[in-house]
Amino acid sequence: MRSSNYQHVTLQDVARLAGVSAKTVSRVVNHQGEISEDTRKRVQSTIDQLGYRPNILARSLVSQRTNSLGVVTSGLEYYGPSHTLAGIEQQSYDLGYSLLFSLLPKPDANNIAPILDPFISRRVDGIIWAVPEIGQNRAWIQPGLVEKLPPIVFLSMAERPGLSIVAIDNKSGGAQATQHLVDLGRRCIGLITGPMDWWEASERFSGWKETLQRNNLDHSALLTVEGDWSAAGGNRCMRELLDRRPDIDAVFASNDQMALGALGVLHQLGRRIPEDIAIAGFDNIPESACFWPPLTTIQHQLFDAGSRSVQILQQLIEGKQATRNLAPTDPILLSTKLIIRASSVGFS
Amino acid sequence: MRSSNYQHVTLQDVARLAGVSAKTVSRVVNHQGEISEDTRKRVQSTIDQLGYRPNILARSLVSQRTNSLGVVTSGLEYYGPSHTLAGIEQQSYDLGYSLLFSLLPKPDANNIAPILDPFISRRVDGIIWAVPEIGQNRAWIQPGLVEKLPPIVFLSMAERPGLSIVAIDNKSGGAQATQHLVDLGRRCIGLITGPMDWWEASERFSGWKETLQRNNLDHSALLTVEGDWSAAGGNRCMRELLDRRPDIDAVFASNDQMALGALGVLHQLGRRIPEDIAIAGFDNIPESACFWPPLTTIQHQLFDAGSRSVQILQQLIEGKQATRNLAPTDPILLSTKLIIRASSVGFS
DNA sequence: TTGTAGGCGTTATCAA
DNA sequence: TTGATAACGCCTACAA
Repeated sequence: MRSSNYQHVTLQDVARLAGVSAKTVSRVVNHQGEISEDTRKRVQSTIDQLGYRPNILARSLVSQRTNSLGVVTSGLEYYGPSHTLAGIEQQSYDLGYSLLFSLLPKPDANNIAPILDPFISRRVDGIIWAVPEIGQNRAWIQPGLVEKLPPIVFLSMAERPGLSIVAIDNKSGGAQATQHLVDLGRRCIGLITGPMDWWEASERFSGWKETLQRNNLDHSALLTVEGDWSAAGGNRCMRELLDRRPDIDAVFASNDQMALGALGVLHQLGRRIPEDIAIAGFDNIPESACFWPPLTTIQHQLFDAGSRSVQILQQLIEGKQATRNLAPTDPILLSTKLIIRASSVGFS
Repeated sequence: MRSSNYQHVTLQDVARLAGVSAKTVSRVVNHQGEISEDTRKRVQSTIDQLGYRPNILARSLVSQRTNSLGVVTSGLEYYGPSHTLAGIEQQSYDLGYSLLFSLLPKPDANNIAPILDPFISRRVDGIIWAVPEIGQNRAWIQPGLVEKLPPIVFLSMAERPGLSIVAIDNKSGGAQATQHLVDLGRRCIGLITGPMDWWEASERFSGWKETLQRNNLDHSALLTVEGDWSAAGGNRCMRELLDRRPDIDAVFASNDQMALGALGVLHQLGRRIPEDIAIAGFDNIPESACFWPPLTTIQHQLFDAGSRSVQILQQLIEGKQATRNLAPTDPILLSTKLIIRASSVGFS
């Protein structure tokens, strides 16, 4: 039977063994003050010998700084959230922050007390709200409340005065995809949208609609079907569209998964892609390049959204430190990019 | 210009305002000791009024418990890690643990000091090592070292004495998929494997190989091509297999993404699936049901792996608390399940 | 160059 | 039923 004798070594332990005061050890650890090379070496070696690690809790108690950030997110199994998180983590690491997480099982949670309290109790220096905006799940943001919280940055939501926001320009992404289909000569362009109570879905919808309006093309409600982001949903929506408008000659799906589902239906029915129907997606998930046919889609900067949000949060934290005064930064909208593949232009 | 006057309220603040001692407030907060209903109410109301939140750092300093776990993981953008994490988070939440993260940019990191030190400095109660086993990235586990760490549980790695391990039974999953293809009468069954320095890939490979041996079928090296888990890699591997063995009549791909890539090649070459070639994958990602044709695959219990690991970690933590003595638990192997779809049996 | 006293916010112990 | 005191591990301010 193995046994663990995992014990924490304290500053005192080191001091005792090295025959100096605790403060001297502290100086060595933090590289501060003038210390004779002799004692410095002696202390350092007993630190190594004992495997001493400073207790950050105790340090934070004094410094009033934890160097930790709280991240609220949801649906990590999806492409968007996980890639955004990767950016958050990377930037946090570079800036020396540890991350504390709260993963919401349901992104529409509106009772935020149980979410934020653990962060506040753990005295995070700042908070990143990376939950997609859905329905009324921003209703908790009341005037006066945010000021009572640690510095906080919001991701993927509509512009709102007084808040620091980082988001993808979903609307212009939707417009890019749609305009591409228009440019190819398509005249009846359907939309498989995400759930319309998602801000991201409604923005992509707006991009589609406004582009068709601008081009004097049909954009009636008949051409829009609401999916649930899943491939299975895309499957269902594609059938529905074909049912409603047999003359449809292109479809913009609001994410690549739903586009995949649409492709499946078309194969099953023997339609040619893109000769009969052109397809475009959104996200540029790695698999989309290997769909059959490879999928035209919209790439966006999820990783950057994550890292930018940390940078901004740091500014807020530092600013607060300096002046006890903290003004939200201007909203940041990250641009998108059209990736053209065979599902819209065929093989050449 | 909005300004934040975010300040922390302390036990003392509450005590002063309520006209009691700090200890009394502490008693109210922790529901401990006998307190007159009268003062309890008075204290509680000033707590609410001031919005007091206990400082967990200070609490942990005396209790020697942080109720937090450190999670080391990698590749959250992939299906496996993100779903495992979901299970970890859920179970942690249920048991009252907060989560501290370390996301490795490269899963083959072998210098663990910079990874573990922040956890130890933050005094996590336990650690979950959820990085897949790759090459020598377990080399840091030296006898005697683990005993000097907080309680720790490892995910997805080979059995090793003295360690607490939770893993998916990848080998029997690979065997299930392969046997299914054999049962369908296939005689030349290729394998698109993941990178062979991944433990998970080599286990699935073993499942494939042993099944073919048992059935007296060809399992020569010619039938194995090494991919990189990606759809693009699956694409390349499928071409290679067709090149080497034109008579191939089935392929087991070690994950669904590579299976997707394989499907793309077959479509491009006009092969019929499954009449000419049957395909099976591994993971059962949601999209796989919407591949064309829908993909036969292996489902595994990633979420459960995550939640089990937290349960076990808790046992270790409690056990340690009780006896200062901590014995690793028996390894846990989670079973897999065959999901049969059209890519192997066609549409009936 | 080094050490001492005091305090960060909380809880345990012991007394009142 | 309540409160004073001492600790948890560290850092700042001030002395020596």
